[in-house]
Amino acid sequence: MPELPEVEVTRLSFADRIAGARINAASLGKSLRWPLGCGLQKLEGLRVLGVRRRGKYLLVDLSDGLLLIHLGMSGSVSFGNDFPARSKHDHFELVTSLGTLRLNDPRRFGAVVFASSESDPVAHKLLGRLGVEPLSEAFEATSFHQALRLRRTAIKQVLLGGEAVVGVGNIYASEALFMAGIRPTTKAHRISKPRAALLHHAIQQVLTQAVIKGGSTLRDFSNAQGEAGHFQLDAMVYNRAGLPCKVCATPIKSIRQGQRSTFYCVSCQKR
DNA sequence: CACGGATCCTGATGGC
DNA sequence: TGCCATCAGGATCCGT
Repeated sequence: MPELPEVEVTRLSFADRIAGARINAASLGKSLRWPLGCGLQKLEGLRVLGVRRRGKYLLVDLSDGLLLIHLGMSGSVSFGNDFPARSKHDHFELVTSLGTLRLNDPRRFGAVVFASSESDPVAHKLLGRLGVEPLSEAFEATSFHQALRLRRTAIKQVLLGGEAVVGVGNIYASEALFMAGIRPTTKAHRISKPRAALLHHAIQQVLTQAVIKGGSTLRDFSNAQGEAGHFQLDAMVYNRAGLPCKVCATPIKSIRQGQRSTFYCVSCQKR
């Protein structure tokens, strides 16, 4: 599920509510992608200072250290007071003075990792290679074009790679390429500067719109208050194979790139 | 060393 | 109803 918009929507839905909380207890369910990296008792008594986001990671700042939370393919965070009993896919729980935070993740591709600081080798391993934040000032059309010139693979793959820009996953890569009129199979280094600028703008627009719409809920995404997103209803190409293009009515085409589905319009995206 | 592919895991879905 | 194959929002690791 979670690309940048879903992670940001999650953050917005609980960051203010958890800030200042005291951690009373922490517990784990089944193993996630990586071990927590500290004892559960280490977390007890710490305060939650706030929640930031880097790429698709949530960074939960604590009075000593921080937690890096990744939602993988199927993860979602919930935070509140009146909760049902833990379900079998709740694999991490923090009971705090202001509510209980849970990570539910059926496929367990997600992770919760403790780091003593952002310069901790553990944090650096996960965050160190991430590219520029697409919704920050640092994401700039000229340098984005320069980054694309270094890559000889299909532009869709480069967007998913997270080195030229972070946070764009399978849904929003297809959507941004449609908005920019660029075919997903085009080699990244062959994209001209003006067309890179179009794509740069499209990425910002698509991600911003998706955050406003509460993210995309295809199956199981919900924010920390349990609310679903609605961007999937606005999708121009994603998951619309065979359906008419919303612009020109040509049937949307579906292909596979690197084991992932890609959707595009052969008429609106010619190169 | 840039790239493509296999891989981790569970659940939903569709064909037979 | 069951069995099997395929697919799903991610990202790392490994071989070429």
